[in-house]
Amino acid sequence: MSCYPNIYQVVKQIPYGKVATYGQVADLAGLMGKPRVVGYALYQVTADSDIPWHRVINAKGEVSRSSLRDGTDDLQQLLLEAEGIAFKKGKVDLKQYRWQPDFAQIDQLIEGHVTKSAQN
DNA sequence: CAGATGACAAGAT
DNA sequence: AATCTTGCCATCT
Repeated sequence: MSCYPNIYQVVKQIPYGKVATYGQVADLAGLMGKPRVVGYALYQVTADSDIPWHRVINAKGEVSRSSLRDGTDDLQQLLLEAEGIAFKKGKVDLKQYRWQPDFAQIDQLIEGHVTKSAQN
């Protein structure tokens, strides 16, 4: 059934008016370097969920337009614009809108499962 | 079981 | 800057 609780937990942490990339979500969910899994995980939620799936975009700052989504890609952009996120030529300024989680948020997400090799 | 697909990302051209 | 190529890995056929 392909449940990815970690991914959903991470996406739920994205605040209103902010966005995160698939790679970023994958990284926080413990799926380092596996952003495609995030895409599959989000493909299952789409609607009737408490998950702000629309706040997850690709690294190019653009909503992934795909023919498989029944137009939910357009809905995604509309939802983001409704949250005050401006689309510049169909792209979002990640420097301005990218979610920067606090250490407390990260700690809440990992809950002591990561290697915690705090290099910084 | 093997090959193809994909809501991605980073590097090369 | 835009497009192509490769890597990644769960799901589909």
